[in-house]
Amino acid sequence: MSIKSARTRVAPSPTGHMHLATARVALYDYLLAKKTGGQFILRIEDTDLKRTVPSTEQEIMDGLRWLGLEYDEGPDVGGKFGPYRQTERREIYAHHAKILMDHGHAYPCFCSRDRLEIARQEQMKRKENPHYDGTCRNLDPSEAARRITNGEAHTIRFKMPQEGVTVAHDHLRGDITTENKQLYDYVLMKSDGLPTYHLAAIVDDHEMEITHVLRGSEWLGTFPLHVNIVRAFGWDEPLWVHLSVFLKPSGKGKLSKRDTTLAMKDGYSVFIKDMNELGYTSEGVNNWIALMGWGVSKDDVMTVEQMIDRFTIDSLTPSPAAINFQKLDHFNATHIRLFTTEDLAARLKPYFTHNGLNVNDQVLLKIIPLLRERLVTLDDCLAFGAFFFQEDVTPNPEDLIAKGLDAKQSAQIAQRAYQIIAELPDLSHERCEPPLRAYVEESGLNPNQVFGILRVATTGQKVSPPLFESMEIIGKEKCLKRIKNALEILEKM
RNA sequence: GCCCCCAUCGUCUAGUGGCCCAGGACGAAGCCCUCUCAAGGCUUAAACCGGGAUUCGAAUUCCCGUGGGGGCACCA
Repeated sequence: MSIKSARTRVAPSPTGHMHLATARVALYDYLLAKKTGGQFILRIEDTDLKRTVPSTEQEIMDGLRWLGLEYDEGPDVGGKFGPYRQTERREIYAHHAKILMDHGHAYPCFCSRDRLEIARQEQMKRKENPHYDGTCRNLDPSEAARRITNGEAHTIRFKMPQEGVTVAHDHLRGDITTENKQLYDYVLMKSDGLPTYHLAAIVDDHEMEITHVLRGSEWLGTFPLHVNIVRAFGWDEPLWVHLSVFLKPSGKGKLSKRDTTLAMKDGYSVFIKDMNELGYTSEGVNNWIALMGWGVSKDDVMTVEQMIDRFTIDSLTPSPAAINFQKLDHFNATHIRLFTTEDLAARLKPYFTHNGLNVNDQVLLKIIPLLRERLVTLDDCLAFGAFFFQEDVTPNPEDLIAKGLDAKQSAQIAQRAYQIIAELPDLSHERCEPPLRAYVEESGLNPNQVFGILRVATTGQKVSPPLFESMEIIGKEKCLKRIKNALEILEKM
């Protein structure tokens, strides 16, 4: 099947932290663009001056790059369809609003916010849908022009058809038919001279030659409006794809601020900026969000490159999806196991150094095979391997006592193990395991007791990577020192 | 209240009229492996929302319910 190249865009408004839903739209946009040899564009929809949080634009760009979704055009990379920030495109919107007015598809409205509010309340009292009542729709054009030249504050509204139906086509849902009387004359240009989403997005998508509009299903309500605006201009429509929303993990309701703080308490987040710090990889996150709203029948562990190969908008699903953090853990852990030793070492190093550990690169490379299949998140490396980079460990005295034994007996075991290890020419795991196992045999103890004491003594923790391999990397001298230290602790008990 | 959308295991999903007593993945349970923790292997439980209609035949088409979600701003 041959597909003509797609131009897609992700168009977030910089009003808050970049979250999962934005990332998913961006991913699908990116996949579609790359698959078809087209372009993926970042456009900043910053027309709401009151809600704009300046720092979030950078956060969005950083987030997309962290995910590996490099955009071909955007505010900081340019492109021939720029500018890519809507506040820098005012004349374009003003020009298009005028075209609409000249053709009778839009009109200036002088209604005050107060008047509108009162009208709305009366409508609600009468149990009617709160709609603009159309006061200015049929104003005499010359009077309207006079009031504008007088500098009277006004908005520009779209003249919606008042009868009949609008049929809008969504690629996943088919034709969506809406009675026009359900809609009303929406504001296109605000009194501050900036456009609303309805005008800005439609104009930009056309001007930027966007072929596929992927967006959240929260836009389904105004979808017929958008289609009417496109048709008023006489333009071709893009292919519309309304994605499902993300639901809370419980499946009850859409993800809210409250769920966000709840997630953080459990070590999870819905914000892209937090993912790295929490130890999640872009591979894990991409894989996770990709499959909420996109179904593959098998082999669901994929890199973005592999997704490009398999992605089609036809296989997107329209139903809402509850997010499931356990699945994020699974994908993250699976991708970690797929990384090469060198790659994983490079990714793990910052987590060690940011915790004040002095990382020896040779040692780091050696511990990777030991850590790899134990990590769910990258920062788990601290829990499993910090002791490799510490001079001393401080075991919990209680933990040094083996199950079923007392402190004295445990000390004897540690003492004997010390001797065995001290007599070895080196501490390779091949060399140290047999004599220690032989000792377990002849002593009548079970392996857990002996190796448990050694584990706690040499690593300082009850759970660690495999003991003999770990001891080899720690080194004979340091191991002996640590066992001696454990011995002293035991003797004092 | 009104409008729109959605509906397969707990969750994400495959399934486009017979290949389905419904497949995969996460999670759960059990067993194996085992120096801890993992990883890995094997196994088990677990779903077509309800009712009509079309058809020789429906998870798949249509209608009606029900449930869930979204929207109803000079916000996006």
